[in-house]
Amino acid sequence: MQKAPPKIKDVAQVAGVSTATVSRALTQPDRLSEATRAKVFDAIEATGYRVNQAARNLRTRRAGAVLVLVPNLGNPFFSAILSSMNDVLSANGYSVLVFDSQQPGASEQAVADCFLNGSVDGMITLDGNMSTITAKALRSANMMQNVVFCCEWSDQWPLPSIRSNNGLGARLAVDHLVALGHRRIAHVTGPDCNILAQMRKSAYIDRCAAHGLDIAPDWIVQGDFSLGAGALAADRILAVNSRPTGVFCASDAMALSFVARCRQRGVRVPEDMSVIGFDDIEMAAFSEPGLTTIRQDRSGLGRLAAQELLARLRGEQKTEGAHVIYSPVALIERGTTAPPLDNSADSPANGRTPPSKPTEFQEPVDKPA
Amino acid sequence: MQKAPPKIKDVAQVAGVSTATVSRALTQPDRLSEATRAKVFDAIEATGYRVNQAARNLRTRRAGAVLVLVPNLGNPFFSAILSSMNDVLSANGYSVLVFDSQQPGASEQAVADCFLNGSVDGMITLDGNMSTITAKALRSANMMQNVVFCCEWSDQWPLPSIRSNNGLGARLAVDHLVALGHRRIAHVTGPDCNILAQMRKSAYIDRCAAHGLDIAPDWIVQGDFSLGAGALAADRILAVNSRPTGVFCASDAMALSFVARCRQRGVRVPEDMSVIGFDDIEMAAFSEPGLTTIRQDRSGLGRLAAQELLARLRGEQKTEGAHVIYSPVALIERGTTAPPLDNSADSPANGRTPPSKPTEFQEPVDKPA
DNA sequence: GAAGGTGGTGTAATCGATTACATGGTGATT
DNA sequence: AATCACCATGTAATCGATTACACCACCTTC
Repeated sequence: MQKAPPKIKDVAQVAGVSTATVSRALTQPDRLSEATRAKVFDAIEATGYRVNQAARNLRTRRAGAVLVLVPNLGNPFFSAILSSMNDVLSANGYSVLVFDSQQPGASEQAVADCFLNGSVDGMITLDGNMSTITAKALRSANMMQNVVFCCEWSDQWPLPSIRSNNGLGARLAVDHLVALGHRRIAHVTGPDCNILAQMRKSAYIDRCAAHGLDIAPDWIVQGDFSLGAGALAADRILAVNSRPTGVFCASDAMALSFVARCRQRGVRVPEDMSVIGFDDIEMAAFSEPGLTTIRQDRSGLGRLAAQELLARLRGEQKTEGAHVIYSPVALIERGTTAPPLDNSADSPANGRTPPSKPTEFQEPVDKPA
Repeated sequence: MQKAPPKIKDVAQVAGVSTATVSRALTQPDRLSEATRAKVFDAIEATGYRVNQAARNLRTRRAGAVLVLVPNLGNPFFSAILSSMNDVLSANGYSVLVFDSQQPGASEQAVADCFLNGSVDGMITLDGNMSTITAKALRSANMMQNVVFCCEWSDQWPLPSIRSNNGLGARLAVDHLVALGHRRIAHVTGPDCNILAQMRKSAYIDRCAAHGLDIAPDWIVQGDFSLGAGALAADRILAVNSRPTGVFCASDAMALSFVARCRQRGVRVPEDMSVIGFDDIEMAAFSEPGLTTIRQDRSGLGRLAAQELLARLRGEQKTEGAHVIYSPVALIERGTTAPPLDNSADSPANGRTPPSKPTEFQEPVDKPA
């Protein structure tokens, strides 16, 4: 036997006031006299009243929820980000709805429907490729201004974007290898269509050029950020004629499996091959040797994105259009990078370079050039 | 300039029918004549109508959303599970709301409120420790029957539980090491309060006893499933007087960092120390050497839990009370386990045992004994 | 002391769907 | 031909909150 949950009317009756007063006690307590307010709160306490969200949402035309769109929920890179977003959003009274943008089902339509049927107030997307069906829904629900990009982004949409400075990160990586004396540096990329992969790759190319280093075509291996791709890339790169002495991987997952495959094939890391990753996932610190990498502040990215969205939802969108916030990156030196053994043969002018100093978080820079 | 989104009334007008008919076309299409149905769907198409969820939820007293409670969202072990839950639930019209049960803020109350204010219809919890405040909310919202445990569980609550057979998993792990000839086997546990840690530890103890193996007190090291704990445990176990030759870690995260720390300290794996983990996270296959481990079918766990919850929400709760579904576990042999080098000294009766055959998924067994 | 302002509260309309009940039409049964 | 069952559809109440507007009491201000 279940008593029906108390409604606002019940509270009003107990408190001896009208429903309007109870509602005001909840939403704008300072508009009530102290005495009434106390009466109402006592009655709420006594009845165990909770506002019915559906009713409130219907009336206020809000949802109290935001959508987080993750490309491949199964990828642990996103978990720390999701976690900090969740902290910020739920602390501000928003529920977090999670969708996987690469799920095989009709997820695009599901996302679009969330906006069209009013079940979310806004969205943070970790996927830079916004589907046209989603964009259309956003436009027609007039919600385009309640979207922020996090990590990835698209220049096609003038939306706020929280991101790491990928150009700077790639530059730190290349510079680190160069400082160690490497002159043949390979790169394992992310997917071609991915903006992060593009940024990192082009910064790698630019930076090698800036150092006067040639890049053989087969030193650039297409990957997809995954563990499997790193192992495959190692196979490819170890088979190359003029083998590079260092490799910059566009993700830690690829870097870790690259290292594992090298060692499995008898190639020592870092002696025969230096490897540097990107992300600084937790595992990077606990592998053997520790993975040298570019740290992204994942929880910071999530927090900033959530805060930016909250500001927008509150209508404080001071900045119009694209608003880019950079989160710091830093070189984390661990054990997978060292001077190349054969660098004297290759670069007669350079003596062995001492390892560079630990690098702290860098100030954001707009263009890596 | 934004036209207001079309309502059911607009559709009714365009179709030349009543709002009731439109509503019926949406919710029980077979109760309408074919002609009317077609008219209505055309009108829906023409107007671009979408049902307003808040209104529907208010009227039907449903939320169309379920809560997934994750202990530590940042832990990648959960991501595959979350992903498959999401697949199943969103394919069935439910939104997935994610909460982190170990978040410092007042998350317990937030979870409770979700039920009390009707914003979710049910919950899947990956956290076996249900807070009393949550339980109270569930009871008073009459939602106790819409909860299912996944992975972890609590015997305190007679609720359905989808789980791996942890006892069997631990048994496979110990048996594997024994079959290789190990007689001094250590164990790195999860947190004391965690039901999975308890199951795995007690099965480890039982199984060692069944094989007639002694367990020195300092061979059991308290961990917490995390990478950091594995490294600390390695430090402890390598310092022990009569060093074990094999170790069973209650999670892959701990096993991987255990291996890394061993090698870092010059202890070879598997030659000097065999290590077996639990979970089979993706990284296990890509470390060097590959991690021998007990596979849990993570996406299966998520899928089954989601399906069980859906059945309950549809009112098909055939089974009353605790309903345990076991998901299969399997021994995955990779490179971190091998016969001990010194086993002849320790177990004169046993010759070197050949590696056991690969083990397929095991049939569920209720009690590991 | 009349006019006007202000702060606190109540009345009732409203958000947009679902659905109990009513109605009218059709065909089957007697 | 009258009765009944049943199907398709319409009318209007309803879900539980928020809030525009009205109202009253009291206080300034001229």
